[in-house]
Amino acid sequence: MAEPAKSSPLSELRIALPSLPMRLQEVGRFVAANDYDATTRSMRDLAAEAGADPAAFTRLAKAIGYSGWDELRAALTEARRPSQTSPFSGRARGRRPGPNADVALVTDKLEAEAAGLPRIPAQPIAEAARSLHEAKRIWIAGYRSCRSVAELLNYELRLFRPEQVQLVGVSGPDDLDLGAFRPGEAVIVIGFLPYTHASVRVAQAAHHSGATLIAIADSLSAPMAEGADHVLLFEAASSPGFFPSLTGAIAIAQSLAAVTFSLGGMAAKKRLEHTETRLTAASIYVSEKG
Amino acid sequence: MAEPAKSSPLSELRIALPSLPMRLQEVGRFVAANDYDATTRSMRDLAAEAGADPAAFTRLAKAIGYSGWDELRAALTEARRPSQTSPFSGRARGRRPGPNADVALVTDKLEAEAAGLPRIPAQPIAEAARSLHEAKRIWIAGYRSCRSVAELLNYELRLFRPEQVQLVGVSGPDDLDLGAFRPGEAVIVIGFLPYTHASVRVAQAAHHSGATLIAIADSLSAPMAEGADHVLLFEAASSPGFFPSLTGAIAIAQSLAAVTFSLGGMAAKKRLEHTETRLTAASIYVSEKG
DNA sequence: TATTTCGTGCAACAAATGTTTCATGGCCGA
DNA sequence: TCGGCCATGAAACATTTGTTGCACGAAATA
Repeated sequence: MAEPAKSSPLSELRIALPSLPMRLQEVGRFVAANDYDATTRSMRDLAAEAGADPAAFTRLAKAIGYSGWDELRAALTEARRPSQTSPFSGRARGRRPGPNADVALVTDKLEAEAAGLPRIPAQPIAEAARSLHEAKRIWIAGYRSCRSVAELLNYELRLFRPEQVQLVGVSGPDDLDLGAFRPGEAVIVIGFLPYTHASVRVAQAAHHSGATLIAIADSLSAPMAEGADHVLLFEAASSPGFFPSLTGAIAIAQSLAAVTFSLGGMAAKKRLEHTETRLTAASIYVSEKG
Repeated sequence: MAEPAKSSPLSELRIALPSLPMRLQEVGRFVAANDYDATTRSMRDLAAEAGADPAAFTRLAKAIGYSGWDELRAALTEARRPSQTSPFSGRARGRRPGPNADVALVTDKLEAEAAGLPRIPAQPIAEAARSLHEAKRIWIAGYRSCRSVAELLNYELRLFRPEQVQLVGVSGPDDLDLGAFRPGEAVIVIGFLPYTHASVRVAQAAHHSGATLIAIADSLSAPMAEGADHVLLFEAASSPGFFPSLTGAIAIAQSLAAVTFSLGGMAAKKRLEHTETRLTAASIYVSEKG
């Protein structure tokens, strides 16, 4: 039986806890229960809140093998670092060719993408949807691989707001549209590394025009996220494969459309029904029966 | 002009960023890109890593409306506090009013889609990829909302097999292409309920021509799955929202492209590199900068 | 061109931080 | 009961922190 994982400073703490003096136990439990505050706030601050002496924190750190509170805090900070760049299922890298290798690749990819979806922040999407709801007009821009996301978003939004949604560059060169952005309108730009010049130009034009800029990107530091009113993040690199994953971006786009639709209330619903009956009448779809 | 959502200090930062002096922009971008370190490490530490003056951080904070760096950091710290995620885990569907309803909708949707991905059968994807690998030519068809999936697949496959991949209907009416299907070629049709007549027609033409038919659909009984050599299933209706989910279809498309690429071996890799250098030379992308 | 404004780095400053020392008080063994 | 031990809190310590005043230089203004 191996040690119960020395990896985490928190587990070291829990292990050593019972053999510590009473006051140090108290402080130790406090740290374990509030490890986020432990990494961000100051020692004296914590002491005040825990009702203990500041020195107790230093002593605690030394008692479990650190040189001082600073070092313990640093360990906790590293343990909490989000950019842990998920060491996904391990395999798949140096995988030798074999009959199941392809299946394994698919499985890994799907798992990794599934894991990435819940990490997408929901709040910004809801806020962005509100902006879309209030926008007089909605522009959508995405290039190269992101074009598919842009078109999906365009398609879904047009189902219930046909006249107010438009892809950038459909009715002529992009530059024509860039000058048409107005305050009160919303511009959605989708992109991830490597970023295309075209998408950055759209974002800048949107920002300068005073329109609301919504960026769907893989990083807060993406150039099209600069000056954006809303940034919706997804993980493009999280999944194995030769190409960044667009699953997250698609999921965001669909959520955005769904919330915007829900904000539209009865009017949006009426509009959608109208569109659907029209499509049915044109017999675009195969009749459902069977 | 209305305030663009004061929700996150990071969004305030991004909004103000473009109108800031150059050095402050640098520092601001650094903070946005390393917000975790910004909350945990000291100002001087960050300054050293960013290659900037410590004072720049204080000035940045003041420039975007805070009394100083301490206050900005405190705001960032609160924004990152993990407890934000917990209150929603208990999903209450009946909660209609309130600003959190939208967030709950997004969270539910993302969770549902994440749950759907691992249920996608991997084996058929790997087999279909082998067919693609052997195909002399690859046709892709998808209409309405599925067009986005078709275009993504087309884009990714063309990265390493440019001359052999083509969207149905790009160079004239669909019917022209339907007569061009040949044995030894592969045709991918994407569709889910309600099925468009166009996609069914492509599938039938493919089947009659003797080409390999790959259907990406939501059901085995989908009309375009009839007579298909490979059927790749995904769950379109699994997630809440007014519109069926395409996340699964996108994930399948990307996996398909990834495995096909992997089967292509060195030749595909060379081809991809060649394409990439060509794109870089045309300065399509923003240079990564340092 | 002369003048002002503004952005920027440097260095000194006061406040706050983590640590250490010291005095106190309770506990157990002689 | 006495003497040593250890846990504990308070205060003093050296460092480090965030901040601010100042000087220099570039860009804008007249």
